[in-house]
Parts: sequence; C-alpha cells; structure tokens
Amino acid sequence: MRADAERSRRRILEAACEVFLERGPDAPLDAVVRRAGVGPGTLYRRFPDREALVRALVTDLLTRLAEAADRAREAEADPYRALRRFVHAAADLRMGAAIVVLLERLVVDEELVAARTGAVAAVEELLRAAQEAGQLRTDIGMGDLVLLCVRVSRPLPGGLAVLDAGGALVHRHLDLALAGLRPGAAVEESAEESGGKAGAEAGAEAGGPLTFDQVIAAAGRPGEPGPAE
Amino acid sequence: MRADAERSRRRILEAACEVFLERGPDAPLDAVVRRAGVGPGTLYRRFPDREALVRALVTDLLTRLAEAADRAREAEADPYRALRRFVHAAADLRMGAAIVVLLERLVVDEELVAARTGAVAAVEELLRAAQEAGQLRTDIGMGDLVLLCVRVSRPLPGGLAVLDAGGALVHRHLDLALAGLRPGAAVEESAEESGGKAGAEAGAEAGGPLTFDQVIAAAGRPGEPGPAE
DNA sequence: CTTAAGCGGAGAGATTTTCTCCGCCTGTCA
DNA sequence: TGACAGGCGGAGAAAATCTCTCCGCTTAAG
Repeated sequence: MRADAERSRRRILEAACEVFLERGPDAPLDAVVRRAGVGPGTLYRRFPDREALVRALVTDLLTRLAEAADRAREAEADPYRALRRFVHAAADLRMGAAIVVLLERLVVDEELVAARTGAVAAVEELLRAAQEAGQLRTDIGMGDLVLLCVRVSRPLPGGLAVLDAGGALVHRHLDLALAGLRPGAAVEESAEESGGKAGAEAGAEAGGPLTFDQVIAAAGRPGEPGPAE
Repeated sequence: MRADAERSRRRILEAACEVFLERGPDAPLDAVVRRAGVGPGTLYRRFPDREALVRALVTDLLTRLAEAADRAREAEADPYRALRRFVHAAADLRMGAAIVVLLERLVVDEELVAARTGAVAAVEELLRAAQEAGQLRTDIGMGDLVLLCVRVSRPLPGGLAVLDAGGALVHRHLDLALAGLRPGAAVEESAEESGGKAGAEAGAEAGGPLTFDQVIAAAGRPGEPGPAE
C-alpha cells in the first residue's frame, strides 16, 4: 500500500471516530469526509460502505484498547494507579465511548468477538487486581466502570465541547468519578424516593454491580425498545 | 385552551425534551412529532418554528429546575442530602442535560436570563451550604457540578439507552459520582502524564474548580471552534 | 345538540446525503 | 530521471430526508 494511501486511511479513521462520537453512528459520511479533509472518492474507495468503515474502526479501537490496558499494567506497580492510568488513556483515545456507540451497528462476527474478549479480559484483570488489593469498592462491576468511562469521556453536547479543549476537563472529571469508586467513599442507601415523576420500578436491577454481560446484552439489539426511535 | 390541546402541548414538550437530548438541537422536528404520537400539523400549529419550541422548552425546564432546588432545600435539613436530592430530581426530569443542549440555539433574551439566574442562584445556594457544612469538597465549582450532572444523566448512546430503563442506573451512577465529591474522597495529583497522544497543553485551566460563568461563556457561541463542524 | 377548535395525515417543495465517474497528481521502481 | 500505476479531489445524478401547509373528520365545551 502506498504511503499516501495509508495516511489517508488513518486520517479517515480518526475523523470517523470523532464524528461518530459527536453525532452518533448515523452521522453522514460526508461529515467524516469533510473533517478528514479528503474527497468523497477517497473514502468510498477504501471503505465500500458505512459498515466497512465502522467495522475497521471498531476493530482498530478494540486492539488499541487492549494494548493500552497491558501497557498500563506494566507501567504501574500499584493496581489502582494502573487502572487509573488505563482509564485516562482510554479517554485520551476516545475509545471507550466510541466503541459502544459503534458496536450496535455491527453484526458481531467471530473476529469482533475475539477482539472484544481480548480487550475486556485485559481491563477486567486491572479491575479485579485493584479490588483485591482493597483499593477499589467491590460493589463495582465492569459494566459500571465502562459506562462511567463512556459517560464522562463522551464529548459534551454542542458548544460546551470547547470546554474540553485539550482534554484537561475530561481528565479532571474522570478523577472525580474515580474518587467515588475508592473504598473510602461514602455509600448512600439508594432510598428509591426518586420523586413522583419517573417510573420507580427498576428496569435494570439497580442494586448490584453492573456486569459487562449486561452491557453487551443491551448493545446487542439495535433499536428495539422505546416508542419507535 | 381546550383540555386536549393542553395535553398535546405537554406531550410535544416531553417528546422534544427527549429527542433533543438524544440527537442534539438540530434533530428533525419530524422525530419529535413521531415520538409525541401527534400529527405534524399539531406541532406546527402550536409552535410556529423550531425556535418557538426550543424557547418554550427551555423556559419551562429552567422554571422547574429552580422549583426542584427550592423543594430539595426545604425537604432535607442536611445540606448534602438536600444537594443530592436536587441532583437526582434534576436527572429524573432530564433537565440539566437538556438545558445546556438547548441554550446555545437561542438568542438569550432578558426573560431567559432571568429564569436562568433564578435557577442558578437556587442551586448555588445548595452547593455553598454543603461546602460550608464541610460535607463537600471545596475545590468543586458550580461548573463541575452542572457538567457532572450533564455527563452522568445524559441518555447513553444508541442501544445502551435501554440500560437506563426506569432511571435506576442513572441514579446509581449519580451516587457514584457524588461520592467522589465528598471531602473524604481521595484527590489525585493531576500528574499531566496523559500519554503521548492527545495534546498535553491545558486548554481550560485544568487546576481549579470550574465556575458556572465558564460554562455559560462556552455555551454562548454556536459552532465557533473545531475545523468546520 | 351545536359549533368551533383541534387533530392526524397526505404530500409538495426544499434540502441533505449517498455514491460514481473522471481528469489531474504523485509516490515508486527501474 | 522518467514512466506509469495507483491514488486523489471534486462535480454532480439519484435517492432519501426534512419542513411545513392544507383539508376533511373528530371531539370538547357550552
């Protein structure tokens, strides 16, 4: 593959990552093209359709995610610090967030499951180690960790995104969130007094840690719930 | 106003709130119509254009937000519990998140500023009280509180939204985030070791508490930054 | 029972999005 | 250095989506 072709490919993938993150997986490919600063032809030659682009992106991200986890574990002897380093790295790379946005649009074939399993295993290892060392609350599951990452590291809506310039704010808020996961942190009774409005019945079991399987199950079906997306 | 007209109006506002929250302030009004289960005619008769709808929505939300803050302060003697109650109420009503999404699309006239000031004052009061009582870290600003609320209570992207069914998960994660704001919570050195990739220069001053004014300033300008949204 | 306000939906027109084709440019290898 | 295969950007046709109006039927209110 020619050098400039490879460069284009990477620019497209990076642009796609950000665009999908900001505008959802249905964002016009045109927007990707514009952000990448290439012509439409270039995108469609490399990725025949939306599915191909998304698949390439997800595979790439899952791989890097697993690598980041391994690197974090090697770089920090302290289990909590390793976990923290990983979480920050994932946020930097816009990964955690991007993946869940995208997974739902794909038929998850074997290759994808393999990549996902690898990444999850690496992160789970970090989580478990921190919990066993008594440095993290034990009522937190992989699902909680992943979702918290997604929530905190997603770009803010609309004009607020500028606050995140450079990523400094994301890191600040990630640390705030992580602080809530330390064993010392106060735990509130869920109380269930939620107020009159929103349904008080627990759809997902609110009590225990959220497992990763629950997250996968939810991501599995496209637009099933709700009154016609 | 006839009873059914009022009912339609409310259904439209509720639908609009969710749709704008999920798909941004440019979401097709068609989608609002579909979710509300009314005909297009009904929407356009009540709200001549997008601006009218957005304005009605924001005004309504700001008012309710201020009310919720007052109610929380009266219901709980303990300052931290009052703040917590308010935060959960705001999440239930999809408010904090909706407002910031929408404010940027509006010319903020006097009426809007008044409503906003009222709401902010009420919440600021809650925050200050909790901090003075020593129940909350003092390196947290209104901006942090608001943004954390936005981040945690926004609907999850895509299919993951089903995990939030009933709102149980949002409340769980809100409590996790709040736990990170307690005085006891561990504070990390920001370290700035972010990793090679993302720019390490601090766009927003990463150090101190984020003020509400900073948030407003950011929300003020539409799509100024970035390489052509 | 009367009546006017309200409602849902069909659909015209405008806008946006997808994707192809083609002529020029640029790495790469001899 | 020169030749050329592969790559590039962009114009633009075809399809999809979105906005908003008009109209005949329904329904709340007196």
